[in-house]
Amino acid sequence: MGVSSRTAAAVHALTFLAHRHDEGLQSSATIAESLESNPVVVRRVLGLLREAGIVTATEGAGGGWRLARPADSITLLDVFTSVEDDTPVLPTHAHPPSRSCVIGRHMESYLAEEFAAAQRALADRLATRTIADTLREVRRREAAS
Amino acid sequence: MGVSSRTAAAVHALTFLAHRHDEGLQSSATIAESLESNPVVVRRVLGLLREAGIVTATEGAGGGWRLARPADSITLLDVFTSVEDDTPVLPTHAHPPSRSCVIGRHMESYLAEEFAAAQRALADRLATRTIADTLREVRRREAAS
DNA sequence: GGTATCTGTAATCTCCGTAGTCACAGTCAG
DNA sequence: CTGACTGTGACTACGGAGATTACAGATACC
Repeated sequence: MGVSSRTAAAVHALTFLAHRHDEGLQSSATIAESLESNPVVVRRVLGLLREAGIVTATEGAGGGWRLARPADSITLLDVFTSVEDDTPVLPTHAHPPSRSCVIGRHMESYLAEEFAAAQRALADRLATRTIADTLREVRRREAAS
Repeated sequence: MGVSSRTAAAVHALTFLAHRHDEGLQSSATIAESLESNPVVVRRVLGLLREAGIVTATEGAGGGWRLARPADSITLLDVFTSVEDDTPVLPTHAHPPSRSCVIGRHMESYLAEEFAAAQRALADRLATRTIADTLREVRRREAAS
């Protein structure tokens, strides 16, 4: 239907990894603590980021997760496209309209195109922010409080 | 969670009303036929558009719906904001993160701002298209087929 | 005035995606 | 060998959306 909160969890986890980058591998349990969530849920989200080449996982004792690329090369759009399925943000008809009506014959494809264009505008904005920006802003807010 | 398909149904219904504008009032049953949906569902969506001053309803026998404003003054953004609730298109955390972590303390508000900015970009694009545009494009596609 | 045709709306149902949880196999350090 | 991780499948709980039923209120028309 719409967008899940996986993007938010993924950005959070990646920023956490960037924050602790010098302290070595971070386990899904540690990350889950910051998210107040479940290690399994975290591993599933991070698994999607691993498939996208954004993080790497190390199995076994002492294992965990780390960024696979510099934080300033990971945009919020990268994260979004990695963890969300490719169903449009703005859904068209719940089920196809009548083919025996002029409007019904063309509305679905027209809307799909317009909604896709709107989503591209959203994506362009997400692409202007990186995990490095996010970490910087989080630290700035902490210092200002 | 995300966006419903009400926007698609509403744009469809409004374009239908613009298309049949010279033929007088259209009943929810007629519109539901084009949408292959239910008259009650249609009335609920049109009810939101009525509250927004986009359509007017006439009760009683021979009653029905018509546009309250010229089709070229109704943008897709008008429709979107009328029928969708005001929960963000891009949701933040499913439930608040840990306050005992630097990331957790600031991520939620930061993401809310960034996601809102992205949604404004999407909204700006929707505001560039009207119901009149939509009807014109539907008719063009019909003529071209 | 009676009746048929509409809107308006509450109540209920089903369906489906998401987050959360449990269980357990695989991997690896010490 | 043991303990600490990841990787996944299976299951449950919950909530929102769309569909449906039911019925009250309004109005045109005979």
